[in-house]
Amino acid sequence: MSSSPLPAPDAGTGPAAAPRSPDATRRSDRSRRAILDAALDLVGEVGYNKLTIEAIAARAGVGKQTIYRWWSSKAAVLLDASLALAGDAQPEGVWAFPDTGDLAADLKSVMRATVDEFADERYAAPVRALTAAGATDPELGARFTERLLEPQLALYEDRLRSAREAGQLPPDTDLRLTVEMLVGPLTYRWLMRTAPLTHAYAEALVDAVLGGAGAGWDKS
Amino acid sequence: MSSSPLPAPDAGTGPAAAPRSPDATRRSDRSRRAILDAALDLVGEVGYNKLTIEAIAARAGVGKQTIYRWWSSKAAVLLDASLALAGDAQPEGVWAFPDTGDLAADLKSVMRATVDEFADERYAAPVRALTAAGATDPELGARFTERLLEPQLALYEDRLRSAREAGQLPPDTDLRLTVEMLVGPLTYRWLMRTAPLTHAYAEALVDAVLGGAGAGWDKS
Amino acid sequence: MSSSPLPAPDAGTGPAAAPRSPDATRRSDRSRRAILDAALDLVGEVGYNKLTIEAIAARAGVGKQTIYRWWSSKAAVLLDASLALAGDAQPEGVWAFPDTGDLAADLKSVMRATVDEFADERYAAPVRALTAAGATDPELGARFTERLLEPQLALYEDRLRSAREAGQLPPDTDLRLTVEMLVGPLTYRWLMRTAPLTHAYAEALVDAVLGGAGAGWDKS
Amino acid sequence: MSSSPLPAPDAGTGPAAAPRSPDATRRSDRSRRAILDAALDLVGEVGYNKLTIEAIAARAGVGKQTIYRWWSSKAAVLLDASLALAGDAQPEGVWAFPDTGDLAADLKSVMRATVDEFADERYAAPVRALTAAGATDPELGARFTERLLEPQLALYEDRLRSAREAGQLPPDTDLRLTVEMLVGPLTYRWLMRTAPLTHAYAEALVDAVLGGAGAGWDKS
DNA sequence: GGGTAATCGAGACGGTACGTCCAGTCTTATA
DNA sequence: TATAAGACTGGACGTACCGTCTCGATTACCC
Repeated sequence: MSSSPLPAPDAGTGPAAAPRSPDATRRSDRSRRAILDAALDLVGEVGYNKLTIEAIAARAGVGKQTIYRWWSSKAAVLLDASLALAGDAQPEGVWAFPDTGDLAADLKSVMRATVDEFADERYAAPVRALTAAGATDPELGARFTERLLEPQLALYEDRLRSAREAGQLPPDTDLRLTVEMLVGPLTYRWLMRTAPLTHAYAEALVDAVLGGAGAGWDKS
Repeated sequence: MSSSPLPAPDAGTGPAAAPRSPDATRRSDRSRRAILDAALDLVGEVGYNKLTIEAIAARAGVGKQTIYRWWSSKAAVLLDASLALAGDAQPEGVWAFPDTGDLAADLKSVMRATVDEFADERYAAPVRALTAAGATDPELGARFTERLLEPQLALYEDRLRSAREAGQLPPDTDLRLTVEMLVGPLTYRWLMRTAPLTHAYAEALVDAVLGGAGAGWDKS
Repeated sequence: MSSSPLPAPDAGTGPAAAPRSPDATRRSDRSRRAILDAALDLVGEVGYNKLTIEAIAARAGVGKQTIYRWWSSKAAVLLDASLALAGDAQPEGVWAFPDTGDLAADLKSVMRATVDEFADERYAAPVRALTAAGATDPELGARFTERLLEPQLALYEDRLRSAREAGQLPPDTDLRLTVEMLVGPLTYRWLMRTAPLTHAYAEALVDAVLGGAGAGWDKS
Repeated sequence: MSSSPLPAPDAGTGPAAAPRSPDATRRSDRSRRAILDAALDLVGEVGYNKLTIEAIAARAGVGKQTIYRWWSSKAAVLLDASLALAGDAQPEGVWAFPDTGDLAADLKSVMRATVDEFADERYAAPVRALTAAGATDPELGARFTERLLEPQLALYEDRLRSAREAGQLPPDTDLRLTVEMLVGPLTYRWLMRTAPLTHAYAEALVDAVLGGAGAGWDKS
């Protein structure tokens, strides 16, 4: 866990505007990883609301200052931890969206995987926490969106674009809108817990988006 | 503001399972309203994260215990405050979904109004806060969903059902799925702030859902 | 326990100067006794510092207001409770100091009894508490001294006066001073716990005081 | 004020048996002195009963936790404050009891000074408060007795011993008893306020005690 | 014997302080 | 100079009681 060595320290999430930014070259990678791991463990154990910087420091065997030096809030720590987690899962950089030529199948495959991820609290807890925190804290939200969300949306968009170019979608298709029609309802159910999140749901959603709710009905 | 007199006290949000529940018949309506109003004011002024029970009590001119007696957390207060706010806006019970016979127009009208509500921070701040808090606290989330969200979704569903019965939608249309395809992307943009939330977006979304992204395209 | 029926309500201890004094003739003797008993029980169980009006009310099965109506503080309640306790022990009014003609023997007898009382926490706890509270609260202290202490000192003084008149003490003996030389050291040990309080100590004290007081007399 | 640098932290007064004791070597002497001074000032201003930890912290410009870290109660703070006060008055260690050869004169001189101290509320208020608190809280009482009271009693005892060795007191004189006959009545009047505390009273008391104790001796 | 005025049990109320937890800053000593 | 450790100021937490204030339900006196 906790992969790519020593990214730039927390650039922008915090309001702090550090009085004098620390020297990143002397940063202890050992501590950094320990902090990230501790944060992930703890958010799973006690939940985001009861997650404290002190507990992270204690669990990581690290001074509090070492956390404050490099991150501006527990949310920022958790964001980096989630990025590290995602990075570990896909070490060769960015994740590859399948492209078998069958758009519906590819989307279903990816969305089924997403459903599974959401069901795994180990992965879902920090993301849910970040989503919630980001909703309330615009600064964090922007960073979360930019670093975690957008890269994934872009993959969807790329796949849809390739489908549009292949003539599998109308040329005037609003790609962004379509992505959100896929991702929005899924995320909605996950966050709001209005109903269980299943593979069947994901597949029905893909079918509905690609087919259209009233598609061809009015026409006839 | 703060309408319907003395609903049952916080039934279920709190984990406390009160040692000895207070006597609701002797509850001070004056204090209850003051607390709800103060909570709404403050969440608008300082945001949810910096909202404190102490500040609410001070602003309302109330002892802290009077808040803890009737609510289990600041989130629970805010939920009741939002319900009161919604109740005041629509005193004659539940809001009426327009039904002009033109489904697309009706949906667009409602969703444009929703976009406007989301843009009004006075209304949006507490809802955003509750959504976030509910994502992290399942108990609160359930209550939030049940009391605020579901009633609204039901209205959408009713309207779609009436459309389906009128033959404007295919008879096998999954109403729930369709509702989520409308509400999900809108909520997603609002929460994640991935892109600005406009009337045009709402209308495009309605068209896409009713028409289908690739509707008729593949077919031909 | 809790004897003489319905004495005047708290005359003087409190700063309250009641807005409108209650009608003592309608006072519930049942409640009064229950309160006094509860206070004594509780002070024995939890100590004076953790004794609360609410606990007394709950234990006595009485509304808080019923206590506040008749007493001005927990100390005032405890003072009445102690008076009732003392009154019960000596129902026929004031206690009789022995007068066998042998001053030393009489004093030793009384002081041995006092040592025993001090050793009985049932009796000692409230008195110790009142002594302590009175030291800090002059108003209460005055009342405590006047109602509990002085009557006892007067008995000592009377006995010494009778001895002086019988020629067993020098005619210029300062009675008050002598009383305090007897009672002071005993109380000192009891309060300060500098050393154990024994019968032997009490007797040695009497001998030392009388040896001093009669010294010049014997000589001539 | 607030002299000797960094004595051991509150060893024994509290029931807490600290979960993990703080590192006394890193203690802030600045804060410690500020707390002690604030406590003394406040006890003089509002009295012991209305003295609060919060007020001490506020007056001292200190976090509450800093008080709770080093003391177990307001009484413990006040005890240290009194010790510091006493230590400041007599920096060269322990106070010297006069020994002019004239025992009665020496005792009178000291007891007159004690009467004056008791009359000075600046000094008397905390001592009175501690005496009262100690009467109710045995643990505190023991500490109070050991640290403040006994050292003074020992001085009396030493002076009396020297007098006994000089043949000014009978060789079988009970020194401890004699000390208590001097100190007990004085303290009794001071605590109980049964009568005014004057120089004349102190002198009469010394005469009475010495007249008694030395009576049979002088004769021969 | 019904009217009425007070006390009574109960407990909600506006407050104050409690003792605890953590945030974020600062200091000290290692390495 | 970055670190582990942890004391510091400060602020909010949730709880316990304070003393006051309604509420019916007795209860005792007066008409």
